[in-house]
Amino acid sequence: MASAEPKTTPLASTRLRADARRNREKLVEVAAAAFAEKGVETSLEDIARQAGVGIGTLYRHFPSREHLVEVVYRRELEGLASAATELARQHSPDMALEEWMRRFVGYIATKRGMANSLRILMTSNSSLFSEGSGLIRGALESLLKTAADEGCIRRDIETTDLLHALSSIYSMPESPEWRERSHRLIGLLMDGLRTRR
Amino acid sequence: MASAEPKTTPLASTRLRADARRNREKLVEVAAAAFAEKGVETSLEDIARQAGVGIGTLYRHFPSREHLVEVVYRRELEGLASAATELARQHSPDMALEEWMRRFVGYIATKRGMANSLRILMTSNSSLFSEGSGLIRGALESLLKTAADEGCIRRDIETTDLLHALSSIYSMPESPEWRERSHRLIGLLMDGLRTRR
DNA sequence: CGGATAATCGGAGGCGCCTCCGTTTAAACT
DNA sequence: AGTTTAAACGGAGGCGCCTCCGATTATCCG
Repeated sequence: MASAEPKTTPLASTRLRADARRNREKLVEVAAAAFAEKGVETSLEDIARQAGVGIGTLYRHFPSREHLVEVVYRRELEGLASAATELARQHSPDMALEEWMRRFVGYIATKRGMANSLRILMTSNSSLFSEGSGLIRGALESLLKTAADEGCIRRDIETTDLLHALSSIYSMPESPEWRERSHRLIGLLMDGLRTRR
Repeated sequence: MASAEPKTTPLASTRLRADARRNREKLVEVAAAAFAEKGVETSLEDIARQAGVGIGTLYRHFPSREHLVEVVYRRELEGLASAATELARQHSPDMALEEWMRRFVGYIATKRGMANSLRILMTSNSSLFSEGSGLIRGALESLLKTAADEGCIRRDIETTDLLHALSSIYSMPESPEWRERSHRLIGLLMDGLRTRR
């Protein structure tokens, strides 16, 4: 059973041929843009065309629309998570936290009103941000910790609770003032978080 | 605003041309069979063909797949409801109740594993059987009342509770013994319901 | 019973989905 | 560099979705 692995395997996922990897990446990139602009129901053939590959190639890499959606979604989520460390480097801890929450909300906003594919994904795969060691949870936790260590914010805040408060935005009714509201919510949360002085 | 209704309107829905009505009915009939056999994702063009009408006709009557599914679903539900009075006429009250529950379970069984269309329908439109004066609730209630009046079963049972107990079958894991299990559940419920003597 | 007319039909057409398989090409080996 | 081979490509093809509009026909009215 222990078949000899090909030698020098830096990463299992690197076992793609160079052209295959290029195509895959291009597809994800194009798909991200297309989904953002036209929603997840947009034509996959269009995406393939824009990426300069055949439709067959798209389907080989992503056997179903949902697969592609998930990859795009996950990629954006990873971007959001890594933005945390970036922001922490450039801003004061509380500002970093606030800005990051803003982005989080912005991210969720683009996912609102998306059709089945995503709704299913977000509930079935919610581990990605609400559970255990999820990426998003981790990012938020580290921002909170830093800010607390510096004395900018209270120490008695559960990451999970804050995350829930933010997630509630997802179920806010669609409306023109949506953005405004969500920013107010963040302001409110920040006020509550900051240490009195 | 008060436009003159055309005279002699027995029922608003009878305002269809004769051929239109025939086609509509045939479509529903064929669709019911097709959905039962191949699931709700079956080809609508096939359904139209089997009903002997053009695809255009199908779409005129049912603007989307979901519409058609809903009509079929509702029709079956109505059949189930009316079966209650029928059974009550032919059997002793407790037997009628038991047999009806069996059918209810059988009905739900065919809806298991059906795709989105229906899942959405059942949650969004759950009024059809779990709420207020729903058809199904009504049917069950009348069966219960008759049986209780005749002294076959206890009197202190809430229709809603029994309905919930039955509905729980919907979330039972898929398995070969499914039918067996559900029948055992019904037996159990009936035993609990019957008056001791 | 025609004739008028508005409701209804039906299928062609354009598009997207997804599969299948002959062709191309990166990469491993000599 | 040349050969081999398995990975990857890509688009034709078959099917289903849904729309649109000219042809059909039930129904109304004189």
